[in-house]
Parts: sequence; structure tokens; C-alpha cells
Amino acid sequence: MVGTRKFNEEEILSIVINVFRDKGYTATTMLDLAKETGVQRGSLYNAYKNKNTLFLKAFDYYTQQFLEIIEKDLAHPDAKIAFTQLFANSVNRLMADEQKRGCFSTRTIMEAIRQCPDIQQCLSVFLDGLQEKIHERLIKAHDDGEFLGEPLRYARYLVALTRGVAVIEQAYSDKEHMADIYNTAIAQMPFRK
Amino acid sequence: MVGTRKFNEEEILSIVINVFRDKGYTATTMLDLAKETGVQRGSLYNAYKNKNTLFLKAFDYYTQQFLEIIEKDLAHPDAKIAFTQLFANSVNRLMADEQKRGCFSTRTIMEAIRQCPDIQQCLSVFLDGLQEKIHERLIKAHDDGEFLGEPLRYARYLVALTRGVAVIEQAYSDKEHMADIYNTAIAQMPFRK
DNA sequence: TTCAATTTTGACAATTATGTCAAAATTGAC
DNA sequence: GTCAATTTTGACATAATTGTCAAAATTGAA
Repeated sequence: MVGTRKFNEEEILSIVINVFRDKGYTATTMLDLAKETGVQRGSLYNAYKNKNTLFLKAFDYYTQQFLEIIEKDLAHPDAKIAFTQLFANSVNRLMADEQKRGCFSTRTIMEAIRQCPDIQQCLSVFLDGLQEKIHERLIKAHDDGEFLGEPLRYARYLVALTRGVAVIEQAYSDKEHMADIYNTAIAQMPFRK
Repeated sequence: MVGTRKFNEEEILSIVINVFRDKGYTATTMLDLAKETGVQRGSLYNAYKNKNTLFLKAFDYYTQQFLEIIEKDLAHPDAKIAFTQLFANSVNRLMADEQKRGCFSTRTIMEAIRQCPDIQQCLSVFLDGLQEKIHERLIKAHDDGEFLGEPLRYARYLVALTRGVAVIEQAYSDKEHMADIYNTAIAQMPFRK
């Protein structure tokens, strides 16, 4: 193809996600994105039409990466350990960010939804994906006789809980607090034994 | 006092909350607030210094009203019924808003935190208040022998869960989905019987 | 009724953001 | 090496937002 783009798209999208995560959707300007990515504002308009479309693209990329991580977290053969690990890793990931910018999907997306109906779909795709990974793992656990609850209902419930913890993180950024919530939840769940 | 304000503060704050809830923190301009409240922009600057301070004041007002409602929801003498009611009412309140603007504290505050550290404290005050109401009710239930869990841990856990449901609402705005999450949670809780 | 404190009003300048466009530069394909 | 499609670049006009300020209006208290 002639007249190829100079920039690497994945690289740019990663940076874009970071900028949105820093500043939020509305407060991020195309100039901010141009500065941080090193791609001129005009090029961004040319390539992505506008901020909204660029955001959608970046969020898709984020979702994809996120779900890969979740799948790995849940890979442990013992179901209870798998979920314990998932939650511990979630907490660690939230705490790892020095600027305490919180969960991108919970914080930035919730704001961005106001600007465009398409963004609501981004959020539901994201959450559906998360629910699906959890659901699959619970079905396996159920088949293995390790989990006695109803997989779908618990998947929904756990997705909600993880979103709640993302909110808690913003208020307190207290690792113990978050861990406590997950421990309370895990302890109640109908795992065998 | 000479040169008294023309407007009624509580009335204005209610409107201000509504505008922020509609548009989000960043996207709301002082002009928006002036138009909706009918108070001139200059007067708002004079009375509240700037958008940030006005937001803080409005959020305090919101928190106060919210906590009064929660207390009523939890008033039923049977603990399990009290919590069932609290959750049902929460879902109904979220669904009652035709524009589906979601929970003010979860959606707008999470965004606004970015703009000013004081706002983080607003969120923790809000959540502490909610936790306190729930905690009190669980202590009573525990004393009555109706609840067998650890009140503080469960209070934290339930606060997180309610925040999570607020996120779920934004993604799906599906009453059954939200109700299902709360039912799953309630069914697991260590109520007596 | 007068006065002084305070609020209200409307205008102002400065800054920032948006989206568009034409010219220049780039590069894969022939 | 040339060409044509596409991207990059920088400039432009438009629009919106901010915060400030001086003049006008208001009103409680003396």
C-alpha cells in the first residue's frame, strides 16, 4: 500500500490508553494525545476521525489484553486457588500503579459512556468477556465437583464484585481493605470441602 | 447581613448535582450550571470561588441526603428483610432514572477525583457513611442472633458489592441482572435459619 | 431614610479546543 | 525511476471556557 502510516498502531494505542487513564475521557484533548504519542494532531484526525473513534479503538485493544491476563490468572487447576489468585492479582495490579489511576474500564469508561452510546457497548463487551472467562472456569470447577454453586449466577456476581473493588480502590487505595473484601467473598462461596 | 444572596442554596445544590450527574464533572461548565440554576455565572464564581469548590459543596449535600435514605431502607426489624429491601430499593432507584445516569457517587465522583485530591476524600466520606449504616445494622442483627458473620467485614464487602452493581447498571441497565447479583449475595450471607 | 456591605450583572481579555484544508512529504507498486 | 495513493504537516477560522473586574443593584442595620 502506498503512503503508509509512519507510526505503529499498537504502540500508539497503548500510549493513548495511558493518557485517557491519566486524565479521563473529557479532559483528554487531541493535543494531549498528539504530544504523548508523538503523532501530529492532524494525523490523528486523519487516521481516526476524532477522539471518540480513537477511544473506541484503544478500548478494544485494552479489553483484548485484559482478557488474556484474566485467563492466565484463572488457569490454576484447583478452582479455589484459581479464584484466590485472580483476586490477589487484581489487587496487585491496581496497587502497582503509582499514580493510582484505578481500573481503566471502571473509571474512564464510566465517564466516557456519557459522550456516546457506542461506548456503553464497549463496557458491556468488556464485562461480558470477563464474565465469560469466570463462567468457563466455574463450569469446569462444577464439572470437577469442586464448585457446588450455579456457575452463571456466580459469574455475574463475581464480575460485579470486582467492579466494586475497583471503586473501593479509588476511595481508599488500601490493599488490605480490598483483600479483605475478596476474602470475605471467597470464604462464602460454595467450594467443596 | 447586608447584601444577602438572592438564591436558595439547597435548591441550587440540587440542580447542580443534577447537571453534574448529566454531563459529568469535566464536561460541565460554569455556564451550564448558570443556565440550569438561573444564577448568573459571575454570582456562582462570587459565591463558590470555582467549579471545584461548588462540586464539593454539592457532593456533601448529596451524601447527606443519600445516607438518610439508606437508614430508612435498613429500618426493618428483620435483618434479612432489611437488607433485601435495601438492595431492592437501590436497584429501583437506579432504574427510576430515565436517562440512566447511574449512581452519582460512583460515576461522577470517580471521574472528578482526577481533578482534585479533596474529591477523593468526598468519596471516602460517602463510602464510610454507607459502611457505617450497614455496619450498625449488622451489629444489631448479630446481637439479635439473626446474623452470624463478622459485621465489619461484611459491611465492607457489601459496600463494595453495591458499588459494583452501580457499574453493572451502566453496562446493561437490566433490572433482573442487578437483582440476580444481590440475590446471589443475600443467599450466601450467614443469616440464621 | 441612609449607609455600607455584599451580591448581581454584563463585559472583557486570555486561553484552549475543535475540525478542516491545502501543500508537502512519503513510499509501495509498476 | 516514476507515479499515484496516502499520510503528514502546519496554518487557519471558529467556537467555547475561564476567571476577573467595575459598575449597578440590593438589602439589613443603624
